[in-house]
Amino acid sequence: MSDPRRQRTRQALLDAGLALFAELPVDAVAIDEITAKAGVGKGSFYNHFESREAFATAIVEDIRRDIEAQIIAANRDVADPAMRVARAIMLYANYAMRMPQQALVMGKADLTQRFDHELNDNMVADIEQGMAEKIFKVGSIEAGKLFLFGGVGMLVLRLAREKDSDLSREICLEMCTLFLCCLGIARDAAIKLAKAARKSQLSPRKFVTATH
Amino acid sequence: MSDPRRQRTRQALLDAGLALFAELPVDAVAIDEITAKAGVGKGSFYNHFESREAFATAIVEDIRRDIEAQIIAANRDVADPAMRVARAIMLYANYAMRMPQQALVMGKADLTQRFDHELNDNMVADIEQGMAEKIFKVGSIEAGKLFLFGGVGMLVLRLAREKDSDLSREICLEMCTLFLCCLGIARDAAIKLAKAARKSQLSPRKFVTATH
DNA sequence: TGTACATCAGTGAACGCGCGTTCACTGATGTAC
DNA sequence: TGTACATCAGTGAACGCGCGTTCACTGATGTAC
Repeated sequence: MSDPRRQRTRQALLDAGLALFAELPVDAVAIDEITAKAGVGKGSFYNHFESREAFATAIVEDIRRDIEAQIIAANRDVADPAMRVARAIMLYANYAMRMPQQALVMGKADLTQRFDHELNDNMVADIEQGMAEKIFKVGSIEAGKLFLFGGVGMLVLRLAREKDSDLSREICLEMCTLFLCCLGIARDAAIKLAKAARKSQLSPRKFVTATH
Repeated sequence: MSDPRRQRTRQALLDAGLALFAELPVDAVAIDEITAKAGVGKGSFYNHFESREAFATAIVEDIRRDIEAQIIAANRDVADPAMRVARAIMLYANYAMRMPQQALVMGKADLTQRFDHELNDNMVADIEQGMAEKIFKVGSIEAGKLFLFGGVGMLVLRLAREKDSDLSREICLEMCTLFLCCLGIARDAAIKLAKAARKSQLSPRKFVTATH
């Protein structure tokens, strides 16, 4: 029942898939390549995943859930909508720096699906809350969502490829600042919020989510 | 030499490719489908295009050149960087509303290539100009580029699918406003610029670029 | 203008590769006694 | 603890479909005289 081989094989496949999907267009990755990289027989693939598509979805969903859990945990005790948004952006960006493969996979994931994630729902709720509290000043939430999801999507792709981590940190701070400016926060206040959000990332992590 | 069949066949293939690439993931479009939709024999495809890839590139490049030419023409006599940026965004958005298929193709085009287009170079130059003139206030141009290309990419995908054109116009205006706010323009001034830029789209077009 | 010829676009059958998926078999792991 | 058995993960050869690409042939178009 708890055959350890099963977990090992499954994880080897997921690891290989992550590496390949990060490097190549999703459709360009053959199952032969995945099983070869994982060091398992081709047939094993179908012991674990129903199809290529299900496999890709499993990888993306694992990552998404991981990030979502981290953001929820990080914002657990934060009430200010501006700070919540800032922390969410900085956390996602930080994750992308630490986990470039995961970031590339997320960044390449189907754009049209970006609107449907709970992760997004949380951020949208924060923005709506900020609008209700008059902290944010925007005409409608729709354009803000497009900027946020588009901009952050580009950001994680950019960070995943950037070797200069000082430059990366700089870009993250500015992205966070710009988005808060978008929402009507004054630039000085936005910079302060972004820096505070970044600082919170540096403190020891309370929650380490397991990949396996 | 000027065999009219050649042009007709080529255009039929491009039209069919556009419709299919707009509807499906690029890799999911078979050459059989393209030639069937175009109403030509399968072999004709290779009389006109070296390969599948070359075909897809030709379609994307045609669209990109079209938009680029329109933006350059629209900004020919405009000096103010903020206005140039606003007009470029509004024009692209307007194009997406009028030409949803083209917008979908552009929106889905390889994200990692978005940085390498001349189209982008022009907008980046405008932003740098605005920074030099102290009209824009941002820490660095990098984050602005990410928001711009990411946000506008999401915008055109959104517009291409939105049937309600009043809502579309609303979203465009707000996107343009938010981006100008990002760059440090006060919200009231940003709204005025965006509205002025939109108005300029409505005047009779001087340059109608041919698709064929 | 009419005719004969050259050129080249169009055609679709045929080829062959790559790859997703299946399956019969092997052997490792867990369990009952 | 030891043995016999059941279960199920692992394996890779084999299958077959889909699709990109080729090619020999047809016939339309343009041109020379």
